[in-house]
Amino acid sequence: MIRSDFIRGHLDAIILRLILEKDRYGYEISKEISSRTNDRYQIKEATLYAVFQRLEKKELLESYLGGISKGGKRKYYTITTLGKAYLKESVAEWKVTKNIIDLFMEGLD
Amino acid sequence: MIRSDFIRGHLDAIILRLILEKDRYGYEISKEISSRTNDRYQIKEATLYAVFQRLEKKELLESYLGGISKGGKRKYYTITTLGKAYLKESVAEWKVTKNIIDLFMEGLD
DNA sequence: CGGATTACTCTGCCTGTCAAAGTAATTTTA
DNA sequence: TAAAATTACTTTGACAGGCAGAGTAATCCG
Repeated sequence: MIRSDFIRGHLDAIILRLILEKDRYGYEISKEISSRTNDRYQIKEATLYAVFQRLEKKELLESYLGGISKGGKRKYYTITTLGKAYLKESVAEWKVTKNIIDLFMEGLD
Repeated sequence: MIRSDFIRGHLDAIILRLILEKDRYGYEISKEISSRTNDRYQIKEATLYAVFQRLEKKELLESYLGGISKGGKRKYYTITTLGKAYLKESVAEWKVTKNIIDLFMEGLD
């Protein structure tokens, strides 16, 4: 498990990206992150739902209630136009960030 | 200027890396970061001195008072053996983190 | 002398993450 | 069929890192 401070700041983009692929609900996203990272990172529930609240308030996401399959009622999220723009910007920022951090992390072997 | 949340978690390693190169004092590090990043990132003074306190408490750094050249007395920092080990570990973690975030940031063009 | 620059410190705030606990429904299992 | 496991979401309160802002001090330059 990597430290969450390393992911901090990128979580919004990660969630948005998964929802860009298709509408998703919280629990699904949580499992999806774990599986895609081979359990090297797991988002905590409290964190995930805090992200939803933040993104919905910023109008980057919208939600609707979906069916019940097993367990509680699912709340699905869909990305807005604003959310797509934000995600695009985040990806660009990530590239810059990577280069900056690499400046200091390289040449140490 | 990139968002500081993107650097969060990596700041300790960045500072340690600069001090690994040679003993340095706060103001110098601040300027060095700005110049190496072409002002794409500037550490805030309050942040920098908080990092020093944290790293010294963890015994990753040690300090000694140096001469006065211009302005206040300089406090130099030197990296400890523990600090070197921590830095090495941080670099390895950074590589993992990069791959994980890339998982979600790629394939969007 | 006085402003600009160098250099460090402290206080209090904001934000993001998380542990912990709770609610509720459905499926599995014994 | 009752209990246990799983799915699914919510809330509260705490903590840590980063930062604005203000302050202290010494030195250099005009």
